[in-house]
Amino acid sequence: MHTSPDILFRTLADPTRRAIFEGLCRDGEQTVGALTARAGVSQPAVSKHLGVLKLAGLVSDRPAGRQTHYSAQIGALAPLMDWTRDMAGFWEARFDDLEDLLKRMDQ
Amino acid sequence: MHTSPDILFRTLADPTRRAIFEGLCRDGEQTVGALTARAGVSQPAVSKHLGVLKLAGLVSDRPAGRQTHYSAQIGALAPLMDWTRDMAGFWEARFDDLEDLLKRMDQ
DNA sequence: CGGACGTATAACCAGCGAGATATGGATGAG
DNA sequence: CTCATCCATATCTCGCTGGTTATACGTCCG
Repeated sequence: MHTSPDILFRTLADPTRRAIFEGLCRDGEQTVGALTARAGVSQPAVSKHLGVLKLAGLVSDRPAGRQTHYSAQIGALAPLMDWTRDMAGFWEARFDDLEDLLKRMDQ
Repeated sequence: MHTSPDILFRTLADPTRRAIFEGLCRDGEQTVGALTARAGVSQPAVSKHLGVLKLAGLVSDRPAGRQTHYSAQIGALAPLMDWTRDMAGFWEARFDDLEDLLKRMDQ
């Protein structure tokens, strides 16, 4: 289930939220409390960010008793990579066209 | 001159602005007027978006008489690709650590 | 059972940013 | 020279969102 690049860009645009995601990528599964300790914002703010990340498919939660463990879903970044590759692809395609044109003009 | 991922994410988070950038990637250099015709917003809005894109290093302008031609700077996307690769890299590193641990436990 | 702990939700507020309109400034056409 | 055209800037408004505090809900412990 791939999220649109639009949602991904919007979700990752906020520095606090992206830092939370980066933390989960670097250090793996963490509880809300652990994430809050490093986030520099209040616990409700962290919970809200995690909610947004979850909606974007970038994290998944694992409730365990009274704490919730979150972990990154690295696959969710695929549309981002695709988009970037597409942009570079368009670029090169036009470059190739230019090369062809120059080649034809050369004859 | 590489722009920080932060600026890139924030710049590309807006759909209108990203659409303008995509148009420049797909179809190459275009004037403000041509971009405005497709953007669905007013000309000043397009000019402002182009200003933001330029600040992020994603586009360059080429003034020619009374019209300005803009074109995409595809290289500016490099930090984005790097960031994505890093995230996937952390993911795999932790995966490898887990494999090592399991291997050692197996002995 | 009661109280402490961990997390989520509610309600509210402030700032930012994307949009519009109006205008200025430069250039090309007639 | 005059006027139309193209773009950029100024100014304002309004909606969204990220932050806070307060509170509710569920869970572990004594």
